Amino acid sequence: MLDIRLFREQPDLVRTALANRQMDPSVVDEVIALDERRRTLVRRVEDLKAKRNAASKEIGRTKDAEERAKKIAAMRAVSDEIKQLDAELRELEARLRSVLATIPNIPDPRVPIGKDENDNVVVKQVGEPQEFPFKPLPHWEIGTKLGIIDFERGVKLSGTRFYILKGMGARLERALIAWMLDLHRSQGYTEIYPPFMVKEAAVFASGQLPKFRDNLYHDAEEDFWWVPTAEVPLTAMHMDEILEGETLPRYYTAYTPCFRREKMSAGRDVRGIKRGHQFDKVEMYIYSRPEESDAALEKMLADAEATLAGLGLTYRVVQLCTGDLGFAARITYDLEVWAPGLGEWLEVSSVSNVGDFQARRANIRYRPEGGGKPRFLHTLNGSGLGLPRTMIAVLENYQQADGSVVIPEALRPYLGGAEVIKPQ
RNA sequence: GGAGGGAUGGCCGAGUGGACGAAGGCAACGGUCUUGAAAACCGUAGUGGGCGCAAGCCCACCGGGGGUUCGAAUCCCUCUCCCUCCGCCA
Repeated sequence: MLDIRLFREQPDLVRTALANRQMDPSVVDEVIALDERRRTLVRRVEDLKAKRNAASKEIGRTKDAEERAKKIAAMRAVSDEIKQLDAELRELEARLRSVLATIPNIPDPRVPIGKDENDNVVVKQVGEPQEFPFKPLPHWEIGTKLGIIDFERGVKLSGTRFYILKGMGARLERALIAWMLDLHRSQGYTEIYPPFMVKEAAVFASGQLPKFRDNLYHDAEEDFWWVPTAEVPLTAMHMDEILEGETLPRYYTAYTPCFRREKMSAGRDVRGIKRGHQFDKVEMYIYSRPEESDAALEKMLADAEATLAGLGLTYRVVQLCTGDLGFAARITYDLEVWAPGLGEWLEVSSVSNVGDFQARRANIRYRPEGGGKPRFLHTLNGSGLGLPRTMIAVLENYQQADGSVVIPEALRPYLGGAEVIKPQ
């Protein structure tokens, strides 16, 4: 949610931001008009209320019955008008809120301007795509041959985009999760185990609603929404709170499954485990003072990179351009890992500073050290990492000519010391 | 799922239609006293919004939303959450 004052004081800033995001800037005028009408109404209704409050106090003091009746009669009309204006105001504010809720964050000035993902900028690359003495297989072939991924039974259970991990496949998934959580813990993050279903207000707070309603699963009878990312509970857990300044920055990490309908990607990436309706992810999240959020972004990016480096994988850092930036983000770096079997770079992490955008929606503030007015804080989120694509990278990069897969050293302690996955 | 009881400021807690933004206590902050501290005493204190250069004035907020009334913390409806008992259950 953007500060309404931006629309009053710097409307062109918002218009430019929307244009850079390839969106129609005309909503800005709608917001300004609604805001002006709102303020006019507020003034009128508050004047009337002040009048009514004064008169009511007087009525309370008036002893004479006839005098009293007269005053009450006079106030009845005022009260009716207030009622009517209040209703009008309520409706107006609801409309203003709902329009505001659909407007994305303003990109950081450092974000390159561009149309779509083709204009993203590769910031750096670590490692080189590995040369194989044989033709590297895609992970679905490796996984099926090893007997650790069972697509047919996943589909039998739940339909397309589902699969079963079995034996060393399931254990590898669990090892990756545990290793990542331990890594982030050592980087200073506090581990959180949140609910996987949350209220609508929680999904709104992080900005997934109302815009991405079609991509979310929710219970038909009750107010339960399946989390599409741990970012949702990690944002909403501090909803409506004022945090003490000295407790910032706060670093959190959480593992959750993520549930997405993928309506917008219908027909894309249906092969393998690249894009499922349910996938695991380990997330990092930071609550920071505004002046420290730039530094927090650097730290989070480095922490995410450490996972890929720790697994010995080749990756690159890509800065998203304005046209490809997520709804809530101000600035985002994607981490892409090389998958030799697929022959492509896979997005495994997205690290963003959203500024005070989510904090405004979720009403999360902090009280500066030494007192003073509560201020909105900044939040940052980053995957560290998405599990299926990390799994793809591990399987495809560590595959051997004989069909086995060598287990990255970092994960071996989590797998009883096993060094290689052989057909089972 | 059934029956009952609750939700008031940072915390505890009073308040069942009229000077209540809310008694009292604790905690906090400032001050007086003191060599210093404690105690005691005095004082200040919430959030959001509107108007204003500002001082300040006004409006709203007693779990959320709606209603009754000239006037609601107080009455009515509704939702959420918490507690107790019963039932069911991994």
